[in-house]
Amino acid sequence: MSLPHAILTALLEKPSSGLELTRRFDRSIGYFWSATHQQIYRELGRLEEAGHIRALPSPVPARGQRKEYEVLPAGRESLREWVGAAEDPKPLRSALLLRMRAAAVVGTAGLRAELERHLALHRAQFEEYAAIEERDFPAGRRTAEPDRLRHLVLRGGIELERFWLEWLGAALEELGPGE
Amino acid sequence: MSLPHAILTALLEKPSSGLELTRRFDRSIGYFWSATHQQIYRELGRLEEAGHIRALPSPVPARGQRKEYEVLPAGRESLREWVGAAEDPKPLRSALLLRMRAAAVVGTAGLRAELERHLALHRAQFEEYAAIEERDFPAGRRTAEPDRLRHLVLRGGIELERFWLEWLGAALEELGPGE
DNA sequence: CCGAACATGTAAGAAGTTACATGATTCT
DNA sequence: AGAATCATGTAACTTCTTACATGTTCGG
Repeated sequence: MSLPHAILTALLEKPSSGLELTRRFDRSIGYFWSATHQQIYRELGRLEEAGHIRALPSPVPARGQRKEYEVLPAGRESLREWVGAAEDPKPLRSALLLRMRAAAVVGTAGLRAELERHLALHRAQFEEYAAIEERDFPAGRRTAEPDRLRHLVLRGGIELERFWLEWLGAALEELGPGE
Repeated sequence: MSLPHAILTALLEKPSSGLELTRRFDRSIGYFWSATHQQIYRELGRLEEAGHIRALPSPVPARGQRKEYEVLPAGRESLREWVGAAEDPKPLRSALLLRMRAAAVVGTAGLRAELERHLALHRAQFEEYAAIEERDFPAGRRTAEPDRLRHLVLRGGIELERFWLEWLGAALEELGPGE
């Protein structure tokens, strides 16, 4: 039940059309809750139906016509409740850890290259985050609470990538010099 | 496409019935790929259909009757291919990070208690992992490759929990002494 | 023989993914 | 007018979740 709240958050940060939301889910919000445009349009329909958002009045509400949405009070309230609600963390699901365990049983053929590929992907993501941090949260500047919270979220992303870099490094070392 | 491979791995480690698998997915394998008994029975059916596993001959193959499965060569081969296949990491999805970002917009009411609850859950998981490590991989003992790989997987789980403990600690500090 | 635990399943629906369809606008 | 891009949507399918259904075995 996170997607509607992700959309509400994005729309509160800035009213947008479905396509704009899709683009923002390819960066920013999408860094910790991804969604495709199909999911987003479907969910926009549901949120409007539920009275949590509304389409801004537009001259021609037709297909192919841009439709911009804004959050209604009921939507903001729903989001506020969700922030403090009790919701257990989902159990971890990592295909890579699983594959490592499978490798313990059927052998490590091909695994080394795959780990190196993942290492490169995580390195790129890490650097992207680091660049955002440098741009938006430069060291030594005092920031207001909303910004401090957003920085905290970004730090989470950064440290998770650091975790993967370290784990992949250890795994490659464990596998030895290779094929 | 990870669940069938998770099941193949578990069955190679030890042939089991559906219920036994379910129990093992509540610990062990389930620490990084969770599944319910409904998913497991359905997938066992598909794997059998595909000729990747087979039910051990039993006198009475009826409903309510225990059915034990073992992996066939085709299943082992499929697992071996998967270990080295190219499969991108799934983008991160964390409802907690998302909620933190929502809190930056609608306020942090109730968030502190929720973060403390998560902290306790992650602390418990961390300690469970640490106990397993101490039991199965005591320091200073030389182990064979399969065990070293399994240890690597466990280290991944441990370090991920450590990440959450640290991030939650930082978040609570950021939120200040409370409500 | 009754209840608890064991064991395997069915059904319905929500969430997520992939492929495709359609209309509007803008640039050449 | 045609092509590219913007923009919204449908359809079909897979996966995951939640609730329920049914039969077996074993201890008291």
